[in-house]
Amino acid sequence: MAQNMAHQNQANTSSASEASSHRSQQDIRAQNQALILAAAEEEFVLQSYRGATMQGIADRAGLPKANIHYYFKNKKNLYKAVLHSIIQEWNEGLVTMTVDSDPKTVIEKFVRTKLHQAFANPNRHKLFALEVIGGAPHLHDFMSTTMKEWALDKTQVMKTWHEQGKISIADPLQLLILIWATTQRYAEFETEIVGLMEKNAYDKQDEARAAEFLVPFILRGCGL
Amino acid sequence: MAQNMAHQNQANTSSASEASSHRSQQDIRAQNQALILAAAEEEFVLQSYRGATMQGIADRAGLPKANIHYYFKNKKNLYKAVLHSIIQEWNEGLVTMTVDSDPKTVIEKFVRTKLHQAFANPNRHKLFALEVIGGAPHLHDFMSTTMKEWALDKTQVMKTWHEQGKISIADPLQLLILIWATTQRYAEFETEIVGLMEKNAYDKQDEARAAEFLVPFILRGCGL
DNA sequence: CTTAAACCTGACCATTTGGTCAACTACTTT
DNA sequence: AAAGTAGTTGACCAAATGGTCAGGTTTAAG
Repeated sequence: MAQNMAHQNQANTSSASEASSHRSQQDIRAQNQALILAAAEEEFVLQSYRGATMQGIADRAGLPKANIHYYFKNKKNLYKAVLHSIIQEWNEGLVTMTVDSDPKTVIEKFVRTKLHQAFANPNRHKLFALEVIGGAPHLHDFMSTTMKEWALDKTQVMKTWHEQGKISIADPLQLLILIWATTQRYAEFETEIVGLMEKNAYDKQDEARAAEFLVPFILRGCGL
Repeated sequence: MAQNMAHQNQANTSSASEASSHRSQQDIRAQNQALILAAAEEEFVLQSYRGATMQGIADRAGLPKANIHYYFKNKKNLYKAVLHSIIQEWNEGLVTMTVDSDPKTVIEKFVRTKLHQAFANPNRHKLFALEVIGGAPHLHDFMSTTMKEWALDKTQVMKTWHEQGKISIADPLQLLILIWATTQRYAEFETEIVGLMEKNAYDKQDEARAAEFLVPFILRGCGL
């Protein structure tokens, strides 16, 4: 594939690399790590952890295999790094939800945000799903701390909403599961859904079409 | 693990094996194949295709590795056999749905059936999901024929319902996706959901709890 | 009882693959 | 410009793993 022109990806993060023929070492690190992480993410999704090979990742990144090991001690390490970047994204863009929020507004926003993430980055969702399906051996920490706390907080809020008669959902965890399931599905089962739509890939309108269906459906389901 | 007492599984399919110390060859074939398929299913789910090893499957089945190869030519062959048995189950227990059916009844039945399958056989759903997420390389045939035809038929029916004003869903494929997503989710994301519920495994009531939430929610979403 | 067919399995092999390393080049610092 | 640090890479290795096979045992048929 693309051999050695692969370096000119990623916008430079740190010092501006002039148009001269050499790059600062900070740039080199940042760029190569990003390059490898992207390649690894794709390879891990396509082949799953054990199926992905360091050689395959190296080829995809346009770097020699030994160079991958220079930046990431070993395969597991690289895999964890990829997962870490996924979790990072997960933590961002989380809708704030308090007892005083308007349920309808918040839920709609939440669904749209999740849906947008799913369409914007299907691979990350696929990888996350692969992990969970396989028993989440590398995500136990995250799931039993960050995610659980987040879920507990949100279900607590929704429970209060229910007591205040603002929402007809008595079991908020189930609702959370449903929203995750319905939004992330478009990423995880991309292959199936695209196939059923008789296409080769999603087009620009598919996210909107999904939102158009999902948002009113879920609000109706919640009695809003 | 269980070494050589593993043979006494599966009810005998063909000729009644008497209580004598030897089994008929038909029994041997049927029993061992079932044993291997079950072991393989578990191993493939836990480790995914590439991660699963023939040795691991053999150990799980309590048979020497060479014996696995005696019954299944190779790994891919065994994997396909497992997938085949999954598809088989998929084809069974499909709710009939015609233009004259009552939408509310049919949809409720459909959701409950899918949900029950999910709780009854999570591993099969996980394996199916792993395949689809990985691009469904071994399921293209099934998905582009059987499944697509089934989906087309059902969406057609629902479209007619909509034209007759029986249902407020204009885009039936989206509904199908939602129902699959919400029901299968309990199987695929067992680890996550069980974790959020602060348990180690589902208990008997969890399926009912999910149904209690899902059925009314979806019917409400459909305007029924 | 003899022959044939099906089943069983330890030992073996070729390939794949994660990981190492020493020599080399390119930046950076003083 | 010299010395030090960071990045690069081909060649190599040990372990894991899918698959084979010859010789054995058990069940079935004649």
